[in-house]
Amino acid sequence: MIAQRGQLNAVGATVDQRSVPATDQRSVPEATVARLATYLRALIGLGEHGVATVSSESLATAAGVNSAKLRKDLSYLGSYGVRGVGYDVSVLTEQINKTLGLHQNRAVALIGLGHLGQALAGYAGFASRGFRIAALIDAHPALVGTRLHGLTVQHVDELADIVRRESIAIAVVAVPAAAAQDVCDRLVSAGVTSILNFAPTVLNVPSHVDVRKVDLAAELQILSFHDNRKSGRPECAGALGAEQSLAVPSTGKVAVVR
Amino acid sequence: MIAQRGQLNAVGATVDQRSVPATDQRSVPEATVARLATYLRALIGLGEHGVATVSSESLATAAGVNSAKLRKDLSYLGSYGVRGVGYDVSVLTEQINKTLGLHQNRAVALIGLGHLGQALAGYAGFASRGFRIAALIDAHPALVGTRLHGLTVQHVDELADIVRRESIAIAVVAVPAAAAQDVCDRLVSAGVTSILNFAPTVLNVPSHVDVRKVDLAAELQILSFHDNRKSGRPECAGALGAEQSLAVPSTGKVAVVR
DNA sequence: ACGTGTGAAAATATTCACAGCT
DNA sequence: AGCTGTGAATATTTTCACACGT
Repeated sequence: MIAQRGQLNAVGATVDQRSVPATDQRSVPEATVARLATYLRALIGLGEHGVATVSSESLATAAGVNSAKLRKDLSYLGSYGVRGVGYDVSVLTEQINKTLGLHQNRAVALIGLGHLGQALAGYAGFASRGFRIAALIDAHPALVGTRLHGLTVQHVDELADIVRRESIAIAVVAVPAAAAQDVCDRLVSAGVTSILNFAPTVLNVPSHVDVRKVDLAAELQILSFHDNRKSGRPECAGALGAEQSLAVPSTGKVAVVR
Repeated sequence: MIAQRGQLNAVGATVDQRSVPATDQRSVPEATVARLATYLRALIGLGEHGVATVSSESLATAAGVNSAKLRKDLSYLGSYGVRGVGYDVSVLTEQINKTLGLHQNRAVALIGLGHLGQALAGYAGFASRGFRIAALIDAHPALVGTRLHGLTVQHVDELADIVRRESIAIAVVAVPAAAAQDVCDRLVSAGVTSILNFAPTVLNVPSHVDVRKVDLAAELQILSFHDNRKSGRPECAGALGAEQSLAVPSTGKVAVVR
């Protein structure tokens, strides 16, 4: 995944890099890592509401998973709960923060300031969750030099300098698909090791670089798939009405019958 | 209680479907569904370049996966390749389109027209990949009535009417976290069955409704985790006991192990 | 009592490797 | 000779269920 590894989102990201050396360092499974961010969000919410202790059951509910999965996930970080009691909200928050490497606010570069890029530049969620947008970069002359959310847009030719000057390890790519691989190459050679890609393209990167992608249309397509299935199945339709159990027209759009 | 199906990016989605109806319809695994959208994108690109036939090897490269996985994925749709030759681009494109339910352009409602919502409203990728934004909805009086990308913004109180009038099954939620559950409830009661949620909140929905979430900060946090590992972290969380709580200057790039 | 932490079982997903069709 | 389709082998993830600490 990411690296296309997925996010499963999604989707996936890539992975790789073969083996883990014997010296196992508590490797946290990928699926777990993806959920830690959600747990963290839930914990912060609880903390703000003054909750000091939480059980796996309620934290799981707040995060939208089941409690067994939550406990198993947390167990990869170590043993921070108290039997019979639950988890201390601040201890666990701290621990997940540390695991995710969010202790220092990480500097992020945002490349591409079209509609999406501009929206991302103003997204408060980045700042509040551990990231500082340290540079805005675009290739369009009309944009370069303008100020946006407190930063001056810089030209993509400055990219390498900026990355080095600001010690940027993570970049967000929001350029058109046609430009994405080029931007990606520049980022990689400037030393960026993690990329969040919004362009609908597969990026080729060396194995030490991690790419996660967010493909908005793909998300809708996945929903569409399930929706398609649903509408062919009367049973699921809500208990309330009469169920018309009429058979599905075999005209099939639904699946494959093999 | 509300059932919910959450899914994480790459993984995990829903469940269900227990029964295996005799008429087995080879249900497509969730992980496969998530990749079909990527294959489709790659196929369309190939088609536009005039490629008529493609091997699993090259399609896989274009989609950023390995060929065994691609073939296995495609095999769930049926048998559309030709041994010794490869896949016909248009046949396969068509087939994936059908599987994803993209035959009819699906009407989508977009709720929330802040920065992100406005960017999404103008995102060409939706239209080109099977979706038609049929309604823009917001609660803010200053926005309601304005025109945006050819549509007039409507008030959220009209939501139920709009959904019914336009036969909307899929909605994109881009409102602030605090408003998301309320909007979601309205959508569900109006009959929407699939929701793409950009608000950083867990949505509670009945089990016949599907929610996918896109959490931008979470994506960065996942990258941060891997990045943290890459740069070699002095403190190993966990298991072995006491952690020295003193903060270590993270500047150090310690040797990577791998 | 209560709720964590975790082995073991079950379910999913990925990869291998090759038989079989063109 | 080339490439798909797929069982079988692996690997990963989820779920179960209960021993154990508080």
